[in-house]
Amino acid sequence: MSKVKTPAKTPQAIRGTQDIFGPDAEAFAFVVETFERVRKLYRFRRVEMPVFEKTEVFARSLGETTDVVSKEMYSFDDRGGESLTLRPEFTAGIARAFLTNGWKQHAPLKVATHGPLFRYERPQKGRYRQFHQLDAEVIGAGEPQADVELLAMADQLLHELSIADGVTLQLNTLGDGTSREAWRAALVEHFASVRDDLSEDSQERLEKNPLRILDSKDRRDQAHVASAPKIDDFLSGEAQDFFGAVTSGLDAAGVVWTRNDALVRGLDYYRHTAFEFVTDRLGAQGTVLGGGRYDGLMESLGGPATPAVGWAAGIERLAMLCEGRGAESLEIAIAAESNDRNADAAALTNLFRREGFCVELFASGSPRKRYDKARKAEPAIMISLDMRDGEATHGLSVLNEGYARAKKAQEIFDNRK
RNA sequence: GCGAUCGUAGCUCAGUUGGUUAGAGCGCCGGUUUGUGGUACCGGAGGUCGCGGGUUCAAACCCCGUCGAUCGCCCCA
Repeated sequence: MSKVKTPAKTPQAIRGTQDIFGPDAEAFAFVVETFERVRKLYRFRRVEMPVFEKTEVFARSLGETTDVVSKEMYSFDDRGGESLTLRPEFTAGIARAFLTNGWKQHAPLKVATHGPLFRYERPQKGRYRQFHQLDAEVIGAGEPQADVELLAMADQLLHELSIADGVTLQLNTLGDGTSREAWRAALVEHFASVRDDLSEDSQERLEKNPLRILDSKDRRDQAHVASAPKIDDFLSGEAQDFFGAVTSGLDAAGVVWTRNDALVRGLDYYRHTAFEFVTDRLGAQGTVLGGGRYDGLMESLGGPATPAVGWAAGIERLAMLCEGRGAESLEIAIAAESNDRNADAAALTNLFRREGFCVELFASGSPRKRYDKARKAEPAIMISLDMRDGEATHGLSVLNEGYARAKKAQEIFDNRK
């Protein structure tokens, strides 16, 4: 009919997802590649995990009342009516795999992975609904040396990313199960006695997650936080020894840290060591890597008591600190300044690539502008092929004096048939 | 989930107290210069002003809603 076709609207990307491209994508890849290299130095084995799990995997391990479980999970029923959830974190799924696959035979097991995670949150810079993390876990190791090795790896990663000087390691201990419960009870008592002075948020936290009051940013809470009972007064002898072994191990490894006795973890399964690498360069999303010991987690999934430590790091946040890193510079630009030389230029491009050079071919668009386009790509070496008065001409010029492989490139160019 | 700011070309942004056909720079495409040269000049394509309503003779501009981004809170890596 004469009815004008209704142009199909292009669907929008989902809120909180990102299409990463250009320098951001290069920085992202740089973070992942650096992690892969460092993780091998520490002999952490690579694992690949499903992106979704039965909902109970997360509900049981993270704690039903945590915000992550109660309002931030992407859960849905599959066609069989089973409740599944897009993973909001790595640890629970890895713990499940450890139990269901009998990985106990490999204990102590050091594993590393990375990939997308999903949380239904209000997006912000450095906070997305689909975001990406690096993850490292040591499962079946109850010794403080495991904590030290894991932290040393995190520290080395940040150094190799060249962002360590803007980031500080904050360290705390939550004690063993009984110390933690005693401390928690004392905190509840302390804050309940001044309940009406607390911020609304903290009054709510008093019910749901009293430890979290300690890192409240609200001024009204500060004084009461300062006078709150300290974990150190509730630590058992073993818990003290454990923390002491971790800190002296870090000192011996040359890992710089500061004690923050108000540092707690949001998830219920943590015990003993808790830590965060924090920067002030990312606004409210300052935690760049965080983790701790989760000795209670395996039991919550119905497995045997199994000690474990782990950390996760936000790739986007790390990548933002590595801005401009990771882009490979162009070694050779080849311009075909006449269409008659397109085939020669393509052959030459192939030749150099097979010799392991990073090459870009400029043989499209206006022949007169190809040279300029090639120059703008900022190659170390510029090669131009042209046709003058019926004669094939060619030229190679080294634009970057410091370029190490110039001689080899020249040889290949001179010896081409 | 709460509060605030913002949304104009591929990108960065102008656009007066509402007033003809919405602009610039960069980028892209083409042409001319130059002819071992990242030059200069000319031209071109590209916008339902995020989307939907409302007020008005008239809306990019004012009002409401909605979607999205950013910054805090919350949460967390």
